[in-house]
Amino acid sequence: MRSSPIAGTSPIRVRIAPSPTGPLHIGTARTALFNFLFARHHQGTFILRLEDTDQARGSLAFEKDILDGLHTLGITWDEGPAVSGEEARGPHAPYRQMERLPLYAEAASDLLARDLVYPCYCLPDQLDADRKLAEAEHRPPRYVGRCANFTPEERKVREAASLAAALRFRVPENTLVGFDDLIRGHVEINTDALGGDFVLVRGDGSPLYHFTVVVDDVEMEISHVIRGEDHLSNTPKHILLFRAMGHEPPVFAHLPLILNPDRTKMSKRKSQTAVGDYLAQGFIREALVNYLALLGWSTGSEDEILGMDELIRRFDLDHVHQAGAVFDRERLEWLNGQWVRRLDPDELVDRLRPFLEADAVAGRIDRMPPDGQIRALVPLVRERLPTLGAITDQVGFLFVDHVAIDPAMLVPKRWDAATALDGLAAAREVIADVGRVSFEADELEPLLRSLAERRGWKAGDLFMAIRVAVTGRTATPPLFDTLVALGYEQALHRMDRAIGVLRAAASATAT
RNA sequence: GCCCCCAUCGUCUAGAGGCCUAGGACGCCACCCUUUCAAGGUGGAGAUCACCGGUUCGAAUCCGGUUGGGGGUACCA
Repeated sequence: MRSSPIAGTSPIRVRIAPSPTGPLHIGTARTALFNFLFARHHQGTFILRLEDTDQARGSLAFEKDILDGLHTLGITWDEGPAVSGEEARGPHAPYRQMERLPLYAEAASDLLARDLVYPCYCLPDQLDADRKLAEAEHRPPRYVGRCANFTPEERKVREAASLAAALRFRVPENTLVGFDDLIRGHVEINTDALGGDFVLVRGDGSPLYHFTVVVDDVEMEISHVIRGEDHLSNTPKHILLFRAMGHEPPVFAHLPLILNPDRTKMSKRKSQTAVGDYLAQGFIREALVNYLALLGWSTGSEDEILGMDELIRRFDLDHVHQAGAVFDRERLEWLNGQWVRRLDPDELVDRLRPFLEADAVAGRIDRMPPDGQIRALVPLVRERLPTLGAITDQVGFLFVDHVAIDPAMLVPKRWDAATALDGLAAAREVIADVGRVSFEADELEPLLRSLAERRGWKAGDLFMAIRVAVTGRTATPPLFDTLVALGYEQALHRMDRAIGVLRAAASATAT
């Protein structure tokens, strides 16, 4: 039973609230995308809030990775934190939780004044012992409430002993908390399953996730919380807090999880999870966005190549799935190829350049081709790039000073070494002749074909020998275009070298 | 353990009681195209709709149970 996608009449405000404890995760990107699409589709507001209260694990480098990654994917926010000189955007600034501490302190003292929350002096060791005991007795772990009913005097004694007090929220007993999830339908959880009174503020005064998320969602007037299903069981805690603070909870929508191949929650251990890594390998943003949108959502039709505008136009929450989806890299690669082929040629040059530059720096190629040369290669490579990073794999041989040639590969299956030598020498002369006038694919092909015909060779065999001679490989873009891309001088030079290699190998076997 | 969620080809999915002899896509296999590799085209294999029971003239679709899987259960987010 699903409620209408948009409950109430208040303006739509959604958020992505990443925690900078790691690089931008595929799952975070997908959640961000769904929130973004939902906001854009309904002319709502999309907010980025940094949940950086875990100072031990968080870092600025991760924060930058997350922001940059979202930006690269085209997931832009209407309200968000100050970044690198730029001021925070939006009426609810700041958007970084560590800069919002006074808000949490204020909310906490209010709850404390109303006795909805109480100081807890339990030590971590005690809590651990409680948990272990519960486990041994096969009881669900739950806070025993040791500090729940101290008198003011009892508290004073502990404070005098300068015991650090965490703040715990009083969870009502045996109460059903229900909500209508836009994706799951009606969900009901008994408060007894919540593990007892939970901590809102650490002993050192720093606020915890369950607390900050609610304070901020209230203050930022979030209308819809669209997040991963891993938060479903936590939702009653949040609802209790919303009510304690005198607010109706927002509408919830819990997305299915993205899964490892073994169907567990996608994790770094078992999958590549960093968006940056996919980008670095040459998956392009259009493909990533298209793929992520289709993980757990569908148009309801059979269309699947969808750009951002199209996604915004068609996105809705009621076509979101309930079951988790395995991340399938092969399908991503296919989609990436689809989008690479759709790129404007000049745009493709721009996107290819950084990959070639990186490979030049890494020494995988000896020189960086000028833009004109990359542009000329576009028709040859665009159908052969599952990722942009594959460019050097495809045509790197054009930009190296020496290609390593395996003499065995120079001899096609139907040929022997002598034929190969003969064929390469004859082809060398044909190529040399053509080049004296002009060096065009259209001219090379018929002449080399007729050479093969005259000598009774299969054209494919001759072409393969030449291919290996000039590229060192058996799989390349079309041969004649490749020869032209190589240039007359270089093509002849490589033919001569290959002939030399073959001769040397032949005499070595002879002796 | 307890609580919650989920369940259609290997994978992503279409499917809102008769349109389903369960459709599409990725991957796989063949063939066509072809100088190799791709791309493209055509075709194929691949799902007793997890299982059992019910409701109904009729169920992949509704209900109940079972099984299986996942998530949550922190002074992490």
